Amino acid sequence: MKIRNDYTCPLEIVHDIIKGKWKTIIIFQMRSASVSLSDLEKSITGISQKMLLQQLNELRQFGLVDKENAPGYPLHVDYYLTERGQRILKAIEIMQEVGIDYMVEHQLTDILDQKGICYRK
Amino acid sequence: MKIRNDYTCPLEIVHDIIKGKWKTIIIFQMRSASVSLSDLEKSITGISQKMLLQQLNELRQFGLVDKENAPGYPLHVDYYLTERGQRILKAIEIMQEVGIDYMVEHQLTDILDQKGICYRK
DNA sequence: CCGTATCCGATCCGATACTG
DNA sequence: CAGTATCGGATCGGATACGG
Repeated sequence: MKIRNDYTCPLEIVHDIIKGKWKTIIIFQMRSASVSLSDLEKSITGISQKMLLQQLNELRQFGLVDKENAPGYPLHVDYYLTERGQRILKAIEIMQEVGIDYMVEHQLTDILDQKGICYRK
Repeated sequence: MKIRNDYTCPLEIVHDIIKGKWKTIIIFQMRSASVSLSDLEKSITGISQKMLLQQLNELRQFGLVDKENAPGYPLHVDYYLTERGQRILKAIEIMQEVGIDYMVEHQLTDILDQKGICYRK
């Protein structure tokens, strides 16, 4: 992804930052600890390795995510949220609540039960 | 847009809710009052009427926005955020701060000055 | 002022195969 | 385990024209 420099408002950047099918989910999965690529791949249902890598790289370009190569073999890379990434995470957590709200309203709570996500009403 | 019912996690819904080039901006522009279509069109640089309508309708499907036809002539329709829309707005405001942060870091503050958006550092 | 329809290029993303 | 490359269908969004 080519980084632009002709943005006309801050939310235009935000769109570039979080656009794509998987970005919010990826960020959310990094909420509590740094993770390896394969950990992420396992925890996100339906994502392909290609998309995972691609979107992680875009998140890195915007400074939300960083990575660090652990020494030794087999190869191991830790991905983690930067301070900026953690700020976006706050927003994502709020939006997730709205998503849950929507699922409750539309009787889609099976998945919530299944994943052990709590909700009320 | 066809509403799905096979979501596998709340953030998948969130993605459907806010995806598209203009959704976050539209929601943000409705933050303080209900607005007419033409007001929105004027306040959002670069948007076409088609996209504005389309994305407003999607927001309505997800229950973030509602509209009300004002009586009288010429026709006038008020669009406004629902309670759910206002919750998403909270998230968008946080993300906007991150966008501003990014602009400051990349010396893109001209637009901020121009729009009278305040920032520090 | 409000809303819908069509055409068409640009972009996204899934599948798949391959390298270190 | 980590990462790159390509191909093709689906979707997105801009331009434009038209109707209530």
